[in-house]
Amino acid sequence: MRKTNNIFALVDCNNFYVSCERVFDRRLEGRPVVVLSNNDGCVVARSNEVKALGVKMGVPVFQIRDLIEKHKIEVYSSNYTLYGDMSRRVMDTLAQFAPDMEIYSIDEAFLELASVACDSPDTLARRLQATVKQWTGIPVSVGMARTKTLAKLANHIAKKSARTRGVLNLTDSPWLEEALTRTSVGDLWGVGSATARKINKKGIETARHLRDTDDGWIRKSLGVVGLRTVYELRGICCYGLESSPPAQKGLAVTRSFGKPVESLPDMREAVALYASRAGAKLRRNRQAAATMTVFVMTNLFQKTGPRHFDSRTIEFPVPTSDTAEMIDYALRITEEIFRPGCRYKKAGVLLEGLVPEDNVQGHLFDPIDRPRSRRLMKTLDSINGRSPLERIRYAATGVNRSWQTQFRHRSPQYTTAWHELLQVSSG
DNA sequence: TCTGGGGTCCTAGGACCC
DNA sequence: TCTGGGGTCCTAGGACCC
Repeated sequence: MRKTNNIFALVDCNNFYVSCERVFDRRLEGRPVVVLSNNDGCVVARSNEVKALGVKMGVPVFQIRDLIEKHKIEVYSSNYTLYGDMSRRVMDTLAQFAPDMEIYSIDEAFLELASVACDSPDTLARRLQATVKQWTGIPVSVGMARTKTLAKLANHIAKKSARTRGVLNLTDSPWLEEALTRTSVGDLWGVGSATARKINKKGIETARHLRDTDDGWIRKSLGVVGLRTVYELRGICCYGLESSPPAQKGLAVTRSFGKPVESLPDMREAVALYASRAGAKLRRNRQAAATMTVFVMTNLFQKTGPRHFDSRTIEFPVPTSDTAEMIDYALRITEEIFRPGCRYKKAGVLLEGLVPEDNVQGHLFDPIDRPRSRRLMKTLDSINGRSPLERIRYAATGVNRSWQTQFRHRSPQYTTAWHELLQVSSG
């Protein structure tokens, strides 16, 4: 940990999911738009017009029904196939500007600019912003600083302050002090609501005040994580660029049901489907899992009726990525934990102890013919591709799927399905 | 009356992120 | 009536051992 000459740029897509929808429907420009979470449950993306109406991130849709009606807010279900594809296009564009890049999330990337030959980081950022807009249609903001935490902070201000036109460089900047003064601790990267409360209780409100607080109290009350954040505010780099992310450790497929599941056959279908999706993800990562957990739960918000949560974890005889084997174990667990008379709201399959696929230790009494299973899975995956529409699937995953998660306002898969391509007509 | 101490490993749960 | 999903890391505390 030391002061360095890094220049971190955080590039963040503005209201990403909303912007994706706008690219393909110009009618949405300037209008209030929200995108909902799975099952059309919560608001997960808001256009500026909606933010101005005071709609908070994560609110349940049913709480803002009146507002939607009154302001004619356009409502979209989430379309992850579309957003994932748009994300890839944005990232590909960014990669042309800086060789050292970390894709931090679906809509954010850190770039290292100190090693990039250019007139100034600011000019580069402007050019990058314009190029991404031109090539993908997505508006982005750029924050630059000596550490990732400060770059995040810069980006936050760039987004909110019209004067910046979406680019703010706080590298050795006279504005840094003011930026820190204007930022509340709760808006810092790494400071969530619990930590913010703790800090506020001590009488500290601003990022600047937090930066100037003594290490002893920080370490004792906020742990090493808090201390790192404070160092980063001082310009001491604790988080480097992770251009090649370490292998994933766990993986999950969990979903809320479109309507409550009350029968064991329905629950078996759902869990089998989640297990098969988990298997496909696992193989895409070229990994195998040592353990599997299955859980079922009723609605936690529900006051009446029986409440039930249960889960079981099993260890596979040999780490596996075989869908049939995973479904088999998943169903056994389901039989064990399912309780008749409960209205289940959600279930999930979690895989842990992930190891590289070709690194699996064999087992003398392994009941499964591994080479054969590998070939079968490979064939299955090549037929199904990455499409969420599974052409070939296990019968156990159901046909009607009456319990399936709802998406009542989904936009077309403009970029990934031939039959849903945007049509352009003249005249 | 007075009941060690310190190390390691593992796990569950909390906090955070988007 | 209606409240998402998928990750990471850290820490406290228990089990176990000598």
